[in-house]
Amino acid sequence: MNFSIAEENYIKAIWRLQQSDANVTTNELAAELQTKPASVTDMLKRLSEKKLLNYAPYYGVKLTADGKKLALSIIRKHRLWEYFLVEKLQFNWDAVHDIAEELEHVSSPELIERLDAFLGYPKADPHGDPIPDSKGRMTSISNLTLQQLPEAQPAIVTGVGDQSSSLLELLRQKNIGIGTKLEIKQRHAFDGSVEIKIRNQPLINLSEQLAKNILVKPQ
Amino acid sequence: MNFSIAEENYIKAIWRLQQSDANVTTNELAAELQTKPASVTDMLKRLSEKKLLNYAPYYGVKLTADGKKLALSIIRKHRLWEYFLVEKLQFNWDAVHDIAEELEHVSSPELIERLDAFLGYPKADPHGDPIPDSKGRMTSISNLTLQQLPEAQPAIVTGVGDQSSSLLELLRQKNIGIGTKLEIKQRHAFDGSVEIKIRNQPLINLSEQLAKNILVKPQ
DNA sequence: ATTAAAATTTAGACGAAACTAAACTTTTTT
DNA sequence: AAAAAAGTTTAGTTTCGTCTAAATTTTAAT
Repeated sequence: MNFSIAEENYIKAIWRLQQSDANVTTNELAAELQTKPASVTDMLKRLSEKKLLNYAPYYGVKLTADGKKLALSIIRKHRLWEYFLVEKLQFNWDAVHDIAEELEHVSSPELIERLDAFLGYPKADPHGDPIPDSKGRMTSISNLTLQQLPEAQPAIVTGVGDQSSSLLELLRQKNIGIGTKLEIKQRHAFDGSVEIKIRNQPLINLSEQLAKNILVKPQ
Repeated sequence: MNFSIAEENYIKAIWRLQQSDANVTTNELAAELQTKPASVTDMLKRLSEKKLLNYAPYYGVKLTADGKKLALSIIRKHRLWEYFLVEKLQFNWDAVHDIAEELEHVSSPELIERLDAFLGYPKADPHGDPIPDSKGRMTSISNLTLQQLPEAQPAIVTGVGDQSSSLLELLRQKNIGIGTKLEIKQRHAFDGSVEIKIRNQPLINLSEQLAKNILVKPQ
């Protein structure tokens, strides 16, 4: 079975929303895909015909096993291409998302298997998100945020909360990336901001909003 | 200006046909693109609106300067991706055309510049076709075929007549590729076939049809 | 338990890119 | 130069993915 770019984008968006929200609604999807609710309804009917999801009018939508499989194969392609763009073509991590959005729709399965081998079977993309294997299996990712980390507990950055370029650019400027070791020196009750220490660097202050969007693994 | 995949494919096909045929006709295009003449007429009107070509009803079509520029940028992308697929991902040269057909429509100009640098600014794709530079400049390729090569004149293979997988597979099987050194030992008047010698290998016979589709440069 | 508000779907339309069948031009043949 | 053949365009549909406006259903509020 072969799917259009629009169809693949819907499946991917539904998968993403399904992670936090068991039942995905028409309006959520319209917002996520920058389109109108009426368009979403149309497409949901088509995808339901194709057995990629179960659609209950007025009550939202859920991916079938086939739908999940497709979603994971697209996510695999997206994240492998992101890894390629950063590791081989030297792109900054905040510049690769849009390009990978296009590359992920190239359909050859052999291309992806060879790309995976060429890259050395990476486990995670440049933002720390895990890369599903060819069977769709994926190791789940740390869900402790920097904000939740206890004071004086050394930790390593494993991911980010979202892929917005405003967030990624800010982190790059502050010299924080995947693998950065840090610890919280002080927490300010007033605004929830934290003072963190990175090896060899002066203390820096991160807002609560930012700390919530940095995923860490205690060491 | 941004163009659809269908539009880009038309421009590319017109460019290709324009190489041999000054004026490209509706029927030729329909055959090349595996579509119907009526569909071609529709698209030619649209592309003419967009100033990519000059369209004279009933008399055929010619690319404008803008159209040529676009064609060369697509060809550049196609050939760089083919080079990547063969050199980095170890694909056989007869397996890369279809994948590159998809990759060539990914739009980021920065991606292509970085890919070019990553690959070491290659001059030709795996079939020996020259890769246009970012300005659209392209060194023209040898147009002497093996069939035209004098007997006992050593030469090096620089390209192939077309990209059909039947041709490429045959050449691969006979151990002939870009860069192969060979010379003609004997020419058979009866069927136009030639006996060629490749270093350290026994004589092999190539049909006239095949010899016409191998491009060579005398040494 | 009505009513008001929010969310969702239906109906009807549109542009892109394709198609078939019919009409029209150009070219070739006689 | 007229007729036949070949090539091309026009007219009218189709499918995909989108839209707006109107109708409907669900949820929240009084």
